[in-house]
Amino acid sequence: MTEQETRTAGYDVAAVQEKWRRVWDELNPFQAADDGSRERRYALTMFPYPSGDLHMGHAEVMALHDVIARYWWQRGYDVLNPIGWDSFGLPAENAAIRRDENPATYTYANIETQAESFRCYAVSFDWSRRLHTSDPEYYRWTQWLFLRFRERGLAYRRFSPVNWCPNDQTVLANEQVVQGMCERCGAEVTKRELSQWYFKVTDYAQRLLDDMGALESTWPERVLAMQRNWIGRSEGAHVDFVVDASTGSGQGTRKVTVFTTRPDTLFGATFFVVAADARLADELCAPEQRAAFDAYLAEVRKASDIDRLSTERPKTGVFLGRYVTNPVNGERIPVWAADYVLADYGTGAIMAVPGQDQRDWDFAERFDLPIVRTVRPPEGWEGKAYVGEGPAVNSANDAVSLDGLDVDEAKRVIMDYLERQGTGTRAVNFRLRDWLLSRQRYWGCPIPIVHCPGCGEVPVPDDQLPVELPDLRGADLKPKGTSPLAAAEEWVNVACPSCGGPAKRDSDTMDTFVDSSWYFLRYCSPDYEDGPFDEERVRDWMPAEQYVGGVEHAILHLLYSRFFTKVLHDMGMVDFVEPFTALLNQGQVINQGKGMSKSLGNGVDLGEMIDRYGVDAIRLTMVFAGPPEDDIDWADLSPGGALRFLQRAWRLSGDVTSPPGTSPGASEGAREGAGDVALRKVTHKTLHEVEQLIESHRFNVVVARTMELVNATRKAVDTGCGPGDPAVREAAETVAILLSLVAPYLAEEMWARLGHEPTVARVGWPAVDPTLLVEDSVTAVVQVQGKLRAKLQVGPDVSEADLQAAAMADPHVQRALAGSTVRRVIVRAPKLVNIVTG
RNA sequence: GCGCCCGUAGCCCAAUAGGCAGAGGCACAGGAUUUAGGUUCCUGCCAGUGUGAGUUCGAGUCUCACCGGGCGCACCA
Repeated sequence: MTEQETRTAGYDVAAVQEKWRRVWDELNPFQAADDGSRERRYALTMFPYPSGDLHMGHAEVMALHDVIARYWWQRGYDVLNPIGWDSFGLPAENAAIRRDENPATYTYANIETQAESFRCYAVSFDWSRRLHTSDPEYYRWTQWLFLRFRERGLAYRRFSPVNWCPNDQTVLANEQVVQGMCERCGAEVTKRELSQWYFKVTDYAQRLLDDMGALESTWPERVLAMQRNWIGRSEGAHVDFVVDASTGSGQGTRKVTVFTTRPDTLFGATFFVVAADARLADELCAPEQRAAFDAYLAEVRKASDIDRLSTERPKTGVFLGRYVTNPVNGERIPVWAADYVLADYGTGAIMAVPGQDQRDWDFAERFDLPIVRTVRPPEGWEGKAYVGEGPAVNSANDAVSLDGLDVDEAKRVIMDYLERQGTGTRAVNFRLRDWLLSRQRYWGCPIPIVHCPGCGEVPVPDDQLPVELPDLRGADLKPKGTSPLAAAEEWVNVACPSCGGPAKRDSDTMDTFVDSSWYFLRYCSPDYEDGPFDEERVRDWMPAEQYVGGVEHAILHLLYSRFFTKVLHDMGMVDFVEPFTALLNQGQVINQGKGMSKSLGNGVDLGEMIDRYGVDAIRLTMVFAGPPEDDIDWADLSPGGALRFLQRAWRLSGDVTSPPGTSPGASEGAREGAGDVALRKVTHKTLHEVEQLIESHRFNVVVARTMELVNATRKAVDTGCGPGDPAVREAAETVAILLSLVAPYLAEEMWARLGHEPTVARVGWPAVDPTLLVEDSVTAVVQVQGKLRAKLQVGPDVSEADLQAAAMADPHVQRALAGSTVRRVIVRAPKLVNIVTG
């Protein structure tokens, strides 16, 4: 092959990948030293779920994440970049039922496939720390944490209505119900009454909210907004209403409490509504209304959440035959049950103020209930309920008057009054509910509790952990509405750890989000046997400096992980309260404007793409596509173009004729002041800019700058200083280092052709020579009335006076100024002069 | 309904602290190289920044309204 042919043929992508993988396996360049010799940085990416092989989404997130991790390595940090698998979960279980095997078979086979793909994809993971949440060595500690949470009163069991997915045959957390549907399978979620385990995340609602302040500039605004929304803090009051004794059960007075954000409207509360499906409704129902109530409740139960969520639906309800007394005006107001009031928000009961709330207005209209306005609507108000600002009206009794006060004042006055009277208190309410963690499925972490007829709930002693899953397979795993574990007689029947008598294990497993709420801590000491993690190692590495992953976890995984971290902080196990200092949400990879899906037939196979273009070109395509947080449409991209660019870069490494070590940047053997200055300036400017671009996550621009450097070097070789100039070597070596962040195989190949030993990934970031960043001259723009009239070449440190003088003297400017008087001159040396005429 | 984000060439995207709208790429066209295709090299092509106002010496960038697109929440009292 002649040299000409070599140049045009390009490099053999597959052979290069094969070659360097072996070398890297040998060198193991990305294992964290973890010895304190260098500053530590923790680069974390959301660990994958092992379903099938990697797809385009993985390719994108890993390409982006790896730019950061590899950059940190080059900058000389000790980087922790671990990988593991979130390996419990339903898909493996469903596959096992179909294949008549244990879910572990499918799970661990997929993990091997994905691990192999990650290696091929050349992500700079530290493979020595690999973990799987379904390993007993891991879930032992998930169980241990559960028991510690329980000891602190943060894990408890409660019998109450829960979300039930009829398809997956298990309960779901609120966070897993999206628009009334199961987040996983899309089935309509129904309600069931079950005894289930919960984490008391509500105890941390305020702190989850408050600590977001520290994340303000480093987390995406929308994720913070979503979490705030989800936590849903509202300030208001609890107000007590006394149940009318004349119709009551006779013994003493009973109070019912409501939560309201508008205590100022209390004088307008003309009726009272209890959530139909709340126990309170049942308790308050008078005997003569029992039949009507039961019939109504049956109707409500039939309606799905989807129907209930529709605000268009006419209001329904039933009178309970009971009255309560409005604490401020002594009015007896009727108690209704309705489904527009939610059983699990606030107290499950509201004071209805139709004058100031549209829902209450609709209900009042429907059932002909009285309406009293307590805020005067503006002149010409045509609407119904008025929720805006205005003076209070109709709001006075013998002891207190709100009339004339604005909403905030009225709230303050009425609350002072209620608190004096002992009929109400200021209160904060959250939308956030406790996290339901039980699941009636097999392939999850067993709950380490034994139910004993004598002793009740008994925790499995720490030294008996883990409670391992029994080996069930195939039909034994079929969902039956109770956990498959309940039917595993040998497993479920145990001696009570407390009294030794016959008892049964808790047969539910934990939500897989429990597993993933602490995995990032385990990475710091994955083989630690005296606890979930080595606290010292965690102090060294955590919080994770950069977390990269999809926005789909904005309020699931991320909220739960924040909660876990705060609990561990309170337990004294970690010294920080937020686990992830910065968060980057990559966009989705779509195709032709739509998400890839089997039904649309627009899926793109990652393996095929890699076969065709190679790993480097795919990674480069992902990184170059656009800002990392934007969706990228595969149809808009050109992996072929990426490959062509890589070949251009590669050819540079073959063109360099100077020997290794002669780059002007190299400290030894380099001659001071050698090398084409123009090219050196491009090289150093590129390096300098790239540093800033990576810090601000503008990776697409990093690629663009690298392309410019390649173009400039090409020009220097062909028509400039020639291939032997030291500046050309410096430029080519810089290109290799820049590309080591994105295209590791090609970069390594270039590095070798430039006469160096592997690995380019760890050679270190070149020092930028500040003298090369200074321009000899800059272009100053001269505007007259904002219009461009002249361009001047001036020194970068030209004085304002000199620049102004030069501008005024320019013939083009003179012409533009002819006949007019200069009123003002704005000088922004060295870039601009703007002359304003009168 | 409430809240947030985004509109720059045919397409994807750049443009510190408001200061020459175009860095990079895709596509397309022409030329050179090539037996041809492909490759490679060179050249060209195209917008005045969704619309309208405002602030300013100066606005893609700041403010307001509207149009268009996307996302989140939504009977949460």
